[in-house]
Amino acid sequence: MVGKIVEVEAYKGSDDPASHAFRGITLRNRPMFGEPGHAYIYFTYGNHFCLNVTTEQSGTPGAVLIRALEPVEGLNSMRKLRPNVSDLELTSGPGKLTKALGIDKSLNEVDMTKRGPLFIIDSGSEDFQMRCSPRVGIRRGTDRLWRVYVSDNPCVSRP
DNA sequence: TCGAAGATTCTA
DNA sequence: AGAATCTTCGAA
Repeated sequence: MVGKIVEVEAYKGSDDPASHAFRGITLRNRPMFGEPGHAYIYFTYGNHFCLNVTTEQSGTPGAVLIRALEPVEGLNSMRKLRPNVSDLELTSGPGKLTKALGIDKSLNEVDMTKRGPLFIIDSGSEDFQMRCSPRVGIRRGTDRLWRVYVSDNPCVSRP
């Protein structure tokens, strides 16, 4: 299955009250302190997984939450995992895309810079416009415009 | 050891 | 608007 990333949010460490890493390293957020380019996957609200990619050098917490994808390939597999929704809504949210791609904690900490069960590649030059906004679903740190999404893409969450 | 909150989604 | 649903964290 393949999807184009169309919406992300940035999370940092001790200076970011919305981040899991705000209060230091714990069992759950340990991947955020590890090597860059690896997956940080956590379970929330008793229902959903969320997928992040670590960004900072080892020892410095930082990650990017993948909030939405545009389905590109393997649509049939995604439809099986998420029945009763339109194609546009298959991956239009952080919990939705993990379900549509079958992502769970077994993929935690995999290296997403190398080909493997889960990885990210550069699709080359694409023509699109980016926008920023406050992050979604948090109570603190809402003053930071660290949600970045592709303008006019119907697959971004909460239009 | 226990209680509260949560980087959400679906249904009424 | 509200429930579902369970893990994680921090305080007691």
